[in-house]
Amino acid sequence: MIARVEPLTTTRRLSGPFDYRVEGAVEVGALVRMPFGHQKLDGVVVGVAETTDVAPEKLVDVTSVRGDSIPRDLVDLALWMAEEYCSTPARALSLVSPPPGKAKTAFWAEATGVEGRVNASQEALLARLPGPAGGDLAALRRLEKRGLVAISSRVARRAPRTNPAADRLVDLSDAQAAALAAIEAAPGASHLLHGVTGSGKTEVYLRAAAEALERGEGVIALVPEIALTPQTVARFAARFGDTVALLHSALSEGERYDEWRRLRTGEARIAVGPRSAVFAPVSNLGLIVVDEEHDASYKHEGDPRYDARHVAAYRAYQTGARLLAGSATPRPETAHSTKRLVLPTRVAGGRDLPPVRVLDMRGSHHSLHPDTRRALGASRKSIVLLNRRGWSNFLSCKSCGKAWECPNCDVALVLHRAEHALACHHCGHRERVPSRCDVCGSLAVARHGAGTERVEAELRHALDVPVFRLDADTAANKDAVPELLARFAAAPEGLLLGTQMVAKGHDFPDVTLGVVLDADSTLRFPDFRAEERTFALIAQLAGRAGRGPRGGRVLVQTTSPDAPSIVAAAQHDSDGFLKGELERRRAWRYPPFSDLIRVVTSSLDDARPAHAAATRLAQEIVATDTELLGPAPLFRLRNRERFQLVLKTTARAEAIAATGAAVEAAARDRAFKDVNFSVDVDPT
DNA sequence: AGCACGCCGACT
DNA sequence: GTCGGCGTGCTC
Repeated sequence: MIARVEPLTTTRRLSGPFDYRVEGAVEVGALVRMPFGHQKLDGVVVGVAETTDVAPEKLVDVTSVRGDSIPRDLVDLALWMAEEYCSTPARALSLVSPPPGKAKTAFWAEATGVEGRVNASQEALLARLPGPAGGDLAALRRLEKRGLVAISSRVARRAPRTNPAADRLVDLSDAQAAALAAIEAAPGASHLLHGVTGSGKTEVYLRAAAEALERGEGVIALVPEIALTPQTVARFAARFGDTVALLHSALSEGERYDEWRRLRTGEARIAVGPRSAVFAPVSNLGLIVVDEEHDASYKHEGDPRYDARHVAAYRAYQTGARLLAGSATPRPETAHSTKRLVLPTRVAGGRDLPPVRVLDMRGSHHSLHPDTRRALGASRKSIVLLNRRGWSNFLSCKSCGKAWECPNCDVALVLHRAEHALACHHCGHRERVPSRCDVCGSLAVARHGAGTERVEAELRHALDVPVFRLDADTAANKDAVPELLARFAAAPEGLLLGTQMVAKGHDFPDVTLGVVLDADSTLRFPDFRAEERTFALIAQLAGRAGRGPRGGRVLVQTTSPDAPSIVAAAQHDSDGFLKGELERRRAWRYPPFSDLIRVVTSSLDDARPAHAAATRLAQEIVATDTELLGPAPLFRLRNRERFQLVLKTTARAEAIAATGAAVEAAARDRAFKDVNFSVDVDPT
């Protein structure tokens, strides 16, 4: 038998699949090890055949076939992804491959039923069987010798510990019931569940999942980073118990493998996890849930640069599963393309959304508006959002004007005062804080801008409440995040200050004030999603404040009080914002009224190879109804000079194919051997 | 990607 | 004379 095998390497310069002989039968999805040139590689069988065009003297046997295999629909999904994201089959296949861990075996003991004289401790031991031998192995071995016990080796599960939450099966509101009915009535359809924080989206997910299980179908539930959204995960675990496999980054290799295996065998039927869980080996898939569908973490930044929401939609289409996305602030493209189910109000016991006040910061030189300061002083518990880490985001010499920049990237270094360091937020470069200017020798260094570290110090000075800071610096240790959040939750009064992490799914009922400092930080990005991101950030924070009986309010500091996103967010006008944003997108022919493809070339130190490659691509990529912009230089990053091409197209498939072919040809060309290529379809 | 083959300079 | 630089080509 001939197996068509895709070798798992990362190079773009190799075009498979390659044919191998196999003893016996294999199926698509089998994982093999085989000789490849002068090395041995792992590979995935992507096709089987009786015959081959390969010359008999070149044809060799695979070395071995692994016990685990990839389900066929996931092989098809990977091959589709390789094309859709202008990547390679091997890179896409490694995403759907089982994790690298191995099964663990442990001794398992069972009573044989043979009677015999036993002492009290032996009797207690027999009473707990069947079960794992554990520390009693020696004692059990003695009983085994006498034929009272049988000991065998079996696969043991390394169970990831979860926080057991009390499950509360609540009655559905009319809107929830209507949403569930619409989902149930339409197999294979996609729906967008649009409802504010606290409107009961999770209960609808859980009911839809329960219905799928009833039909014998499997479920995938995608959530943003689990460390930041423990509540949704806990509710799935509480309602469905061991049927749930949790796939998150804190799992050990062994745990990850065991959870994959439980799904593969059908022992677990629900996969809950972040974007990579879209590749969970769930058979007979009936439902894919995408919680917080606006969340940026669904976009993968490695190669292939897949979008888990887009992959989920394809997987649902491929398997006939229902797709259910949910958000308080859905993306305009989702609202445009997907049937919307609205959950209008917070469910019983919840409060109306808190009032939002916009504070005009034009002409102000302080990080806090006087009203903000007053409100923080009066509030027992508050959340303050500032999307900028560090103390000052830019240092310059007061005498000659020299600015401190990263030696590897064309960006300003950020002052981190506690560590006495200047840090680059792009490459991780660090250096000591300068005491004098190295150009003119001046001792006067100006610090511009305020980040979370500096505002923390200001708030500690101005207010008499404990300040809890949550940003990438204080969250460097993953375990620190839940601990810090728990301390804030338990504190009778306090202030949670941080980057956008603080606006994610935590539920603090006693928070009565939310503040956004510098709401335009997201608006200043030269990006067509700037408005959407700003709206989402304010709305998410509003959802966090005033969830308890005392209500709450939100203050938004900005120098752009008239920006549509800020005006709409202040009025909780999600529909109005979506309508206006879609009109703007239509006028500018941005998604969903076109598709974008971004190609970046880069080369180490010398810009010429990257520029030459980008120029070649610009000439070679030709597609109908496609506008090509660039090559445009990007700022230097990690010592790499970069150039960018952007395609704006209404002929998506053709443009993707043309880009893929041009990039593949250029990557194979020896003239561009020092150039890295990166293609981003649907960049965010 | 790896890895070998092959053709040129500088060292025991 | 040989050791080793990396340019070039191949992998079923």
